[in-house]
Amino acid sequence: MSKLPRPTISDVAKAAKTGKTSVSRYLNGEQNLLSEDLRLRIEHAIAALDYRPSLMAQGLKRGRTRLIGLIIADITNPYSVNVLSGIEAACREKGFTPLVCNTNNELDREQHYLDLLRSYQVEGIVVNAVGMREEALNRLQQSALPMVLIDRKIPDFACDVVGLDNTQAATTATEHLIQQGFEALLFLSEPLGTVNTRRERLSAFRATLARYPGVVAESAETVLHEAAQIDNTLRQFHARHRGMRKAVISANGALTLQVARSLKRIGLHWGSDIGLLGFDELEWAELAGVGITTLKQPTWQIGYAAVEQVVRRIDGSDNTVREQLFSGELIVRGSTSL
Amino acid sequence: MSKLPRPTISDVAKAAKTGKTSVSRYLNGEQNLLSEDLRLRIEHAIAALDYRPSLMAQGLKRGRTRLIGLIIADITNPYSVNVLSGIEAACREKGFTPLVCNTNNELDREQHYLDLLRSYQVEGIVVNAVGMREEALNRLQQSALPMVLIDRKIPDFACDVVGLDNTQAATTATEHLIQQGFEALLFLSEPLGTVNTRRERLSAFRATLARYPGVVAESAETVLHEAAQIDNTLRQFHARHRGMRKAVISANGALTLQVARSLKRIGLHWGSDIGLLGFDELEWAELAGVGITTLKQPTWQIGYAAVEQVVRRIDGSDNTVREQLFSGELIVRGSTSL
DNA sequence: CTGTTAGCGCGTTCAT
DNA sequence: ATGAACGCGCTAACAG
Repeated sequence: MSKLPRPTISDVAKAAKTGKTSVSRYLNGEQNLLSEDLRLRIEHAIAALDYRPSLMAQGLKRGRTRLIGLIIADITNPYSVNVLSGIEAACREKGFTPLVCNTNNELDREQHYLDLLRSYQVEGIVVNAVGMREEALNRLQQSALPMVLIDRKIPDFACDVVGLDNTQAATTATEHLIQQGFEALLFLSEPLGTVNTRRERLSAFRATLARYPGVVAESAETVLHEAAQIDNTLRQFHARHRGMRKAVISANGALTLQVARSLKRIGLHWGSDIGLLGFDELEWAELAGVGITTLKQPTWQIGYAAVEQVVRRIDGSDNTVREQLFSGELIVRGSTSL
Repeated sequence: MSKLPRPTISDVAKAAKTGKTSVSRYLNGEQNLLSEDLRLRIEHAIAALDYRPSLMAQGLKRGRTRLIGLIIADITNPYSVNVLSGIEAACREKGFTPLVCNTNNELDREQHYLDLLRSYQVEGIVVNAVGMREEALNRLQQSALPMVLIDRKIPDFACDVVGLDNTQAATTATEHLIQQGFEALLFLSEPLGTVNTRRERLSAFRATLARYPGVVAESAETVLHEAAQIDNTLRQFHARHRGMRKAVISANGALTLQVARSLKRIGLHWGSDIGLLGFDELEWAELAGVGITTLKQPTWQIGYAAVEQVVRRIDGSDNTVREQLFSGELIVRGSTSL
């Protein structure tokens, strides 16, 4: 039960009565250059010793590792894990292996993981910025590695991005509410800062409503975990428009959860007292009261496309900065039909 | 914009006009053995070159990597990501780095990742078996690495486990329902197979009810995504006990979601028509109708304890097989108060 | 206090 | 068709 050292390529060579070169050749697909006899001996030796080449040594030798680093700010976010599926699928197809790092939105951990990934010679990184704090995202420019961002851009920094077509999505959402006959709309978001996704969604919301002068357009920012702030915002919005049909658009899934909790606290029912529409699909959307209308992102495709792009860069087959946008899909439920 | 090679320790040594040994010493905390002058030169050179030691080379040289592999069957499961937080916190404290691998419940991917982790010389692995298929779990015995299981055991294989005290939890849940005056209870689970957690929960359920002869005890197995099957099971259970107060216990969070959907489909309201209690806390539990009573697992602590245990093994400071069980906490909501 | 040297496991010339 | 020898970047003796 003592932990014996892993067998090395030399052990295999010895067991197969040959040199390491031949074993190395065997491993790298140059099997046709080997005699039938030798090949079998090697095959046998490998199986007998349960030998696996050390990726450490391999990576050290040749420069490439076929590793792609993943930086995720908040793995608790359902959006992120869904994107992850697409990422993994693509990695697999392209012959890469993803290294998942969850920074938990802490700056020092991001730095730590970034160093780690570089130390492991990852050939590129995919940054899932959903839920990521601005500062964390901004610091990312440093890494001179092939990098592609998911969801959000770094201001003033040309970099590949793949994410939602925010304008299309917000327009679709807003028009749906108008069609449903809502007369006052509140766009609720986390602090806009320089976060392009939030700003774009809000802009499209405003642009759309500019075409419908009869409808009241409001917007507000709130911190995610300030329950009281959300309560007040919603309560006041509701009070300000007594007698009108009003609805709230929540700018992302995490916020939608908080909004729903808030409405419950202050005793407002979505679908009857107030309309509710949230960005990002939620597995429980149909179960919450009369159901919550959502704008679903094609998360899997987004993840897949991100890897495709980073691989293009790694291969050097494309050097133009790309911005790849996917359309959202409105899923109508009870919360938007008064 | 050509990708220049990363600076090596030799580059640093050259820039600091010294040998690599001193640089190596500088990096490994033996700074007190260096002259003030030299130390500053090295420090300067490192900063100037933005040098990071190659973990590949380091790992190759000394046998240890301070890496812990994580195998997760289904990262989509909220339980898993919550456990992940505890794991990462513990890793950080102990000076390890977690390598997260999501197998998506596919056998070949598990094999792939297992090989990968071993190739990277991870010093131990933590297997989050929540949602893992039995076959996948069973194959895990092979790896002769320090390993600790989360949530579920491998039948007939002595291995560290950390998870829920299923007996305590199921007993608590069952007694709660009895106290609430329910007269017929259905324990609903995914196929029991040899999965100890499911069997233990069911056993405790039965054992508890054995002490209350007046209460009807039933149990059923169902496949997670067979909607029709769940519908039938619930409908028949409801029909079978007309006029009685009845409740369903769902054996895990993923199933609770399906049960709630099913009840909605067949038009039964939890809290009024039927009671509902689910293992695993859900972020949306309070929002679904009158709220769903859950049995919350201390996920963070479970993850943390798992790493503690694997580290103990790595350090060789403990060789006894441990089974560490944590108590669940009942969170009462509307679904269990008729 | 500091530098020289010998491998860690592997891929890769370069000879045979 | 096969093997010997060198070096990837680093640490750990071992000198000095």
